[in-house]
Amino acid sequence: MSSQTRRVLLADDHDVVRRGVRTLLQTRQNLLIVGEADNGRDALQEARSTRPDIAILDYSLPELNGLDLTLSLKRELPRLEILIYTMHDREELVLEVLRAGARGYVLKSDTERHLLAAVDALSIHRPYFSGVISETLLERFLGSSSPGQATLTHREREVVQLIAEGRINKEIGHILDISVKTVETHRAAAMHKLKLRTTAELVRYAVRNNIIEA
Amino acid sequence: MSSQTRRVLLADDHDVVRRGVRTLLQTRQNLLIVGEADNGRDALQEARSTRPDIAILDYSLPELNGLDLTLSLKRELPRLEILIYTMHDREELVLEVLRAGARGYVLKSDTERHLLAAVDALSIHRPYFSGVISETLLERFLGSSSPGQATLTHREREVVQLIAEGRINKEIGHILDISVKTVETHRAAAMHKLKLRTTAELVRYAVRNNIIEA
DNA sequence: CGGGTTCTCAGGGTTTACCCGTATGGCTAT
DNA sequence: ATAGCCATACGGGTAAACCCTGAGAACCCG
Repeated sequence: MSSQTRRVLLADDHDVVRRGVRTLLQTRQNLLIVGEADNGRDALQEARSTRPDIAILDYSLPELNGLDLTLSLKRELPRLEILIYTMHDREELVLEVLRAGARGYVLKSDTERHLLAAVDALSIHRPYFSGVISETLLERFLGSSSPGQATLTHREREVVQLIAEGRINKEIGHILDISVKTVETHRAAAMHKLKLRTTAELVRYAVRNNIIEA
Repeated sequence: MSSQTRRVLLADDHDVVRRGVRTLLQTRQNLLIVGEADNGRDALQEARSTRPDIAILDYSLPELNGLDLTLSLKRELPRLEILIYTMHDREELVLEVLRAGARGYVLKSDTERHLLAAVDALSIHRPYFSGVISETLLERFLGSSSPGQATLTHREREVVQLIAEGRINKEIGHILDISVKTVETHRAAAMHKLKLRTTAELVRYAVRNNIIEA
């Protein structure tokens, strides 16, 4: 067993959950939390500066959700091991994040033991899935490849999420550091792909597809 | 300020959340956790045997949810102060638990400060609601007893629904046979009452409050 | 009857969204 | 390599939404 210290990044928008995970991980000498964030975008920044070995990510993160965050992290830091820690046990969610590059999936309703076990597994670059996640799921993931319906690009999904979270284009441009015009492009592209006409329909799409919660 | 020790019961089905709350409350000398439970039925049993002053309850508890648990607890232990600690900010949920006898409501997305402040408030038998819970809500609860959630007028609700369904103002005016200006008036009035800024937020409100489905 | 509320509409200015076109860099299939 | 596709990024002009103010008509209620 490698006793080398593992650097952990923790992203969850609930203060108390972060506190819980933090104190739990502190019971292990070989784990060090090097960064925390309460939203997806800050988490990405933290990852860039702290270079963690393992990232524990909530799925429902503001500004940049766990899925898109996983994609971004994997692109920039391919060696980073990502553990999704969420209350959602919907299968398509699991498949999505696995495809995005996550290697662990633990439910918040699981015992603390599972979270520690998952971190241990990722420490030695092994995947981990808590009991509720069926093993057949992994097989299905390795087998099938159908992504489903119209797929938005990374940028489009980001913009859609921010819109659905109640941001106006100007704010989105500021957050993403692009011009309002570019935001409009992505917004229009997404709506065209999804055959939507109004902002309201876009928000409902985002809710239905778990890009945000209602 | 009463510095008497308060006995706290903690019920949440997520181990890590309990850990977080536990360590948070441990920072206060006058708070003592006398019981924990990961489901509603155990929580009721714990309350019977430990006689806490304050109960911190998750809403989504297995076996006996936060609402029914609140009802049972209040019936058996009328002096017990109940704090609902949940991630759900749906308005009708708040009203339900308030009617059931809870005197505090804090969201997990709020800062830890809110949780401590709520416990402090309940310690001296004062109600507490975290910021996201609109102030109008309490007024509405204390004032009227209408179970219908909104102070929105008929017309405003109609307009909100049509907006959420994806109609633009011009279409709404045509459907309701009123001018676009009138539609704007109702829309603005509703958004002002609900303290919403964008169409997206309005749609999410409509979904949360079952005015439409996502 | 006076007072409150709701529903209706308008003017006029500001802001935002929408539609059209354009451009660059990266990837890929021939 | 080169032509093509596509994600990304902007600009200009027009339509729509937003903001603020005011105001008349219908209604209920004490």
